[in-house]
Amino acid sequence: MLHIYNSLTRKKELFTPREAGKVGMYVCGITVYDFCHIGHARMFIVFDVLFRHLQALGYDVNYVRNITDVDDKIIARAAENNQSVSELTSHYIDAMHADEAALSVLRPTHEPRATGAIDDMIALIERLIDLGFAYAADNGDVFYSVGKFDGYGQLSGRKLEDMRAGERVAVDENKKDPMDFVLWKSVKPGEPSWPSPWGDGRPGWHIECSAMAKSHLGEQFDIHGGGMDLQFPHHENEKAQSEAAHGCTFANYWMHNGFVRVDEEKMSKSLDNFFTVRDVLKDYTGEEVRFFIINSHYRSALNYSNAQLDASRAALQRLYTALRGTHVKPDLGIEQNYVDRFDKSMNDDLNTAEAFAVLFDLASEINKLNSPESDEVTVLANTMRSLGDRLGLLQLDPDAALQGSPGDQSGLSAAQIDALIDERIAARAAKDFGRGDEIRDQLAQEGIVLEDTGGKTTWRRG
RNA sequence: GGCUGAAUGGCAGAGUGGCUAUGCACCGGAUUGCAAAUCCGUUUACCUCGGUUCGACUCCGGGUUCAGCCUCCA
Repeated sequence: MLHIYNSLTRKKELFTPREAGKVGMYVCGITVYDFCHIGHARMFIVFDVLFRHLQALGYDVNYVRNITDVDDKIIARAAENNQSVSELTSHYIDAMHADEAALSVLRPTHEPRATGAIDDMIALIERLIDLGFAYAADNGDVFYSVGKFDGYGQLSGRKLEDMRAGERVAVDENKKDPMDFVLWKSVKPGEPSWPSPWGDGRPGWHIECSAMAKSHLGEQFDIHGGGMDLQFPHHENEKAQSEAAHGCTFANYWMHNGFVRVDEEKMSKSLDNFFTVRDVLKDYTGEEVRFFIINSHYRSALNYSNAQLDASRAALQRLYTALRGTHVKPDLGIEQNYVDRFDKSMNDDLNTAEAFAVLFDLASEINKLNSPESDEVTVLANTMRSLGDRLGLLQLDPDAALQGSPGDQSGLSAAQIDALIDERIAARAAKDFGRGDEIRDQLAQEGIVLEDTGGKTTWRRG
């Protein structure tokens, strides 16, 4: 029985899909004008874990995550780079996909782009105007009348009057009410535009998601996710648009992931304190980054630091060390009581940190048995790999995982390492421990750790 | 100013009204030529002040501190 925290009610609730066995899920993706940073990675990974967990529970999941490929920042960046908007966006979409692959993020069922859904947006805006929830200004902009929608503020827990009192932004003179937000922006010179009943222009950000959600999931669906910062105004506005247009509840459950911080401050473009995924992958593997992110609860703040990534590396080393030498024989089955414990944690609002404890218990059990070849251990290893897969982890060959180095390949090759190990074995056999230790020290300088276990010497990167 | 959320051992991070989270680090032991890995054992907690209770880190209230949103933002 899956329980998830619903941002709308601010409570953990039993998850009940609209249609038995099926889940419709929409997650706000990114605006593609730059490389993804670790904050984006957290969103990808958190909802990827949810996607995997729902599938493991047997649901047929329709997971939609959009790409915003037209927006002020994109247009500005393209102009800066002296390239077209589509050149810029396709470049960063490719980069995003590469980053996701490195982090073992599964592709969503659908990944619609805003520019591919303009007609749907126009249709939705027309409907909102017909129903009296939106109006076109003289300059061709179209706005949503926030005051016309009763439930406005429900999702973000705000009252309209409080928001008006807190208004600190210069008000657009075309708006009837300062709280109104734009659905369609009239064209400006040199910007991409599409024809519409209100003249050439382009869509506002919020309407994109309402339109894409509707075309892939219908007027009503189960889960809507995104970063915490989107709760207001983006999700509040999406909800207002869709519910006004369709007269029914938009999403039943709203989920928001917490932020990645740097020095206890939000990681963001505007603070210029962000680490891109590809930069981090120069020093750490995708799996280490993924572990770091899943190691804490998805709603809590997560402070980024190298010390944290180092700790993730050490933790994964322990897990892979336990798997080393074990067979991969899925037909021998898995140990259900570990799976039950794991499910219990995951069903509690994706308590991944607690679920990890099950993996470490398995590692500990395997180590205690000290018989990697036995059927008993094989079953435990199967269980570990299977549960690891539920989190998108532990799918590598253990030796490859322990010996692989992230990013740029440099230093000694595997063949050179093996040659030195052979020499050391010979020296030790001749009781020349001085030479043996010298070789071990030499390898340690290169970050290679030797382990003489059970009469055999193995190595890993430290 | 308004609205959220958070404060746990050296670090990270779960959780619970009375019973070992887990990982890393530390200490003692086993193992090892010495290490490493592994095993066994040990140590270190619950921001503050009140209240409820036989008993609170866990529930309630006040306070303090921190973060987020209110403007583009995962």
